[in-house]
Amino acid sequence: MQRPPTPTDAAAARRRGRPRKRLDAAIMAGPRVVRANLHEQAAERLRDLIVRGDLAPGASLVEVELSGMLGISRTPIREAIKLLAQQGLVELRANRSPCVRPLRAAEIRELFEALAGIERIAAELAAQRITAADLGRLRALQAEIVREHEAGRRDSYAAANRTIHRTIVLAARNAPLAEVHAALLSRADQVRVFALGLEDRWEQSIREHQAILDALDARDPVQAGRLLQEHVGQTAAVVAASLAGRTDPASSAA
Amino acid sequence: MQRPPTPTDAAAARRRGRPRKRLDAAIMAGPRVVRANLHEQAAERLRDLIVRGDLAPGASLVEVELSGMLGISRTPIREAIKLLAQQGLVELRANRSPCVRPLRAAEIRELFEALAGIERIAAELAAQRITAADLGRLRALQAEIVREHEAGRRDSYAAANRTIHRTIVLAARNAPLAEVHAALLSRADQVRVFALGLEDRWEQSIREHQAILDALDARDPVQAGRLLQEHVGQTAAVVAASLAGRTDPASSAA
DNA sequence: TTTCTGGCGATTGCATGCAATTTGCGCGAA
DNA sequence: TTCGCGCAAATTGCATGCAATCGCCAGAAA
Repeated sequence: MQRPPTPTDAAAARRRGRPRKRLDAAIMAGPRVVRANLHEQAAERLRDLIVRGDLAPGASLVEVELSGMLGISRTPIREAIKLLAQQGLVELRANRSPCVRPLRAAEIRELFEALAGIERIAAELAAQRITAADLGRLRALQAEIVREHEAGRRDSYAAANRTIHRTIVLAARNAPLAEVHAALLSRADQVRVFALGLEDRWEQSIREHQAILDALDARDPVQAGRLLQEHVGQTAAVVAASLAGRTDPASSAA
Repeated sequence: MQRPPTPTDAAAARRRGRPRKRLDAAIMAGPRVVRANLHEQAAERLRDLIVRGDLAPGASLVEVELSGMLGISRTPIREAIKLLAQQGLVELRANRSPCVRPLRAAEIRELFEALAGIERIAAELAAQRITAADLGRLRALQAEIVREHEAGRRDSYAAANRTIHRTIVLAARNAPLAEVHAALLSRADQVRVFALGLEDRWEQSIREHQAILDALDARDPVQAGRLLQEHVGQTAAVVAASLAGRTDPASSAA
């Protein structure tokens, strides 16, 4: 009888499966993320499901369902949902199931406007602080994005694109700015999944990236900031146009 | 026998104390926040304690202690702490008590830098969208801040100052920007409590506010943005100078 | 036919129990 | 005296039980 793992099963498995008394060198050398708590793992998994569109905007998030789906109890699920709500991916409704934040036209406009502004600030700071290593990474990413564009690989293109923007923001060497950027970016990624016709802009987008890289290379804060803000603004315009075709402001999966 | 309320007492009281079946016009007209859940109330209360410095930076937040202090159980406390951690007011430590985020010099610099950048963006947008009502509110607040300065009332001055900044950001009519601003601002407020000598800058600060208001009134985005960013930068410099005198990067209450 | 009302099922919100992990401290050995 | 080891108390993290609340639907009244 195939049945989904219950929280109790999972708890027992977790307890049995961790005889780790001695943590030897091999474990120490491993990724440090394995120690992540259940609620963090749950948040990551849910964020992924939402951003990838597997959980459609407006879908209600029932605690016991997710609890069964992830094989953990309701408590860490609740904590994860609160986290995602704070990041704007989930909408809390008093005494009702929370839901994946619907895509409302006005909110999307504001979201990209805020993102563009924050990336401008980041670019201005990055232009002053960017290292040779950062620039090297950015050039490699730009080459990668060109390859993925030519191969027409939508997902890989999107991933590289995302990494370029993140790298620029991280080059600003400002942790609070990077955090707020990450929150807004995940929402923007969610929106992008439902936008069509973004591929039409790839070539133009690649040219804009190149100009931004040049400005960073030239250590020109004003130019880098201005170009990046306009670049995000262009993306926003295309996304908005794509989503404007929807009749329902809070629509479901494509 | 005086004893602190236990979660059970509080729960019983809450259940007994809500016979509200009919909600008449008077109740409907009241503040809608009374329906806030326990974890939200707890978060608000804790935020207040932290921002006001009653919970000193570095102080460890033990769940049962707070649970007893607020008269609720550990669950909503945990959720509130996760919320504040997301906002940067609390630092989570794996398998240890979370603590009030310590004040580290580098982080404070980054915090104000990010705040200045975000307020610049907000001011630029606000200059394009500000209404006559907004401007009226800002002028009233500016008058109030002058009064509080002349009276030497530190807390009232700080409150009015905070409201001015919030009003400008809200005038940008951008919800995501306002949210990230609120999170950074509460941390900045926490820092300010531990900074001395801010009063020396009051007169200069008032002049800067006036110039910013004039730029907003003139609907000049660039000027408003530039002035506000510089204004926050000045505040940051004073705060940093004040805190630089500390020997310990994570110090306790003044 | 439409609208209001009362009860029911579904679901959240909170409290609490239990196990694992960590830390602090005491004790013994060098 | 100091260092290391191990034990015990403290504390978190997760699971789960229970009650309150909400939305829905059936049924009655208009």
